[in-house]
Amino acid sequence: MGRGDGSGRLVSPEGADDTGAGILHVDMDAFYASVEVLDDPSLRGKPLIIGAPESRSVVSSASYEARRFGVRSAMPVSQALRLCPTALVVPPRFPRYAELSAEVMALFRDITPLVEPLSIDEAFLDVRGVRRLWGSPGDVARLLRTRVREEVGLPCSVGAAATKHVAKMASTLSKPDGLLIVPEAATGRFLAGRRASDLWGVGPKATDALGARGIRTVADIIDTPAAVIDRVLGASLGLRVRQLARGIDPREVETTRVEKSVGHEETFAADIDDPVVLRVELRRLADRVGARLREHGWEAATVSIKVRFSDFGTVTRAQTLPEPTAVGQRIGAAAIELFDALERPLPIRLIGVRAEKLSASANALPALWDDDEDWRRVEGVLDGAAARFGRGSITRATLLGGQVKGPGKAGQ
DNA sequence: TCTGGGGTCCTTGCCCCG
DNA sequence: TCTGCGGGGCAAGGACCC
Repeated sequence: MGRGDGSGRLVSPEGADDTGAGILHVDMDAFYASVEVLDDPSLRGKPLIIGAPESRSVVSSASYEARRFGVRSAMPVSQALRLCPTALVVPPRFPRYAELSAEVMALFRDITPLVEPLSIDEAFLDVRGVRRLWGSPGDVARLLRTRVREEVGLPCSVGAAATKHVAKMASTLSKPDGLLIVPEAATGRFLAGRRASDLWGVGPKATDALGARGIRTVADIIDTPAAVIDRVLGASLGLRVRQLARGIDPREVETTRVEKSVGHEETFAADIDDPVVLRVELRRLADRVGARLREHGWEAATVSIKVRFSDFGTVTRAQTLPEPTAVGQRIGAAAIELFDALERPLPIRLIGVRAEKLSASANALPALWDDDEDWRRVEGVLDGAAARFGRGSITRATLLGGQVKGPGKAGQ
């Protein structure tokens, strides 16, 4: 989600050269705020802050009217309200955002099958193969913006370029509600004028480290010996940044993505040091993680916890399990073991549980349901089936006793 | 001023093993 | 048997992204 206020916006004129710009990056404008305006038109034109009303929450999204006051995503809501006291704070409705995101992604897939969702509100599209159907990349980009606005009712910005990285930079510059096309031959010129911090992977720390050596623009990166960049950023990031600065980005649009971990964490309204309360919280988070794993038919080999103390110091601890699991109770037990072994000098402000090293569940049924209510529901369904088909009652014991084999993948 | 929650990736250090 | 060394696996922390 873009964090700028739209000043310095760059857009391409109608009929601009789009030669070789077959990768599109589509980014919804102030997505959560735009959805709230869509559902409640009386909010249009007002400064909106999407964020929980709790004291410790941060801004998830802000309308452009609020951004003009300096409000940015990830800023504490309290600070945002000092900058823009007239702003309306709207609690986020994530299921609604997910619903509209699915609509937008389906629309993209109607244009090309080569869609890579990057987050809830943005995606890469490879439109090199749809020229005969929809026209050149510029035509496709314009069509797409029109359709998103007319069929979903939301504004979006599009960058078109020869690579994912440049397309993403272009969409950011075109915000809000714009289209910026960077033809392949203009890539070098386009990049040279950008700041080093505009490059993917160059965050505040890397920007400071580069700035301390006088490296502030993409052109500076190109002019600096590779060894210097690598010393500042490390070999891996250094190589990536040097390539991106030269417009080299061989990444294709990937339509499939493999998740590597799932987790949940929670910041408390007030710091907590009661271990009993914290263990209950860990179990609750572990149950949610287990449910997510089972939903997708996954198991995790490693459980990790994250603890943030009142001074914001954060530690993580991880444990590899004897065998992979999707059972909330086992994840919870491992999390509590890690928690109990942890030295805790201060009250705790945040606690989190994460399941890592995921694989497809090989052991579906016993791993599927770990609370009695789920089992009663399953037994009820199976009993109904047995009554209809004339077989004996099937119980949890029958299932766990191996008389009914798991299908090999949870959720089937 | 006071810092969410969901993730990924990289670096570093340690331990084990051959 | 001891030591040195390199590689792999794992854990922890941090930077970054949306």
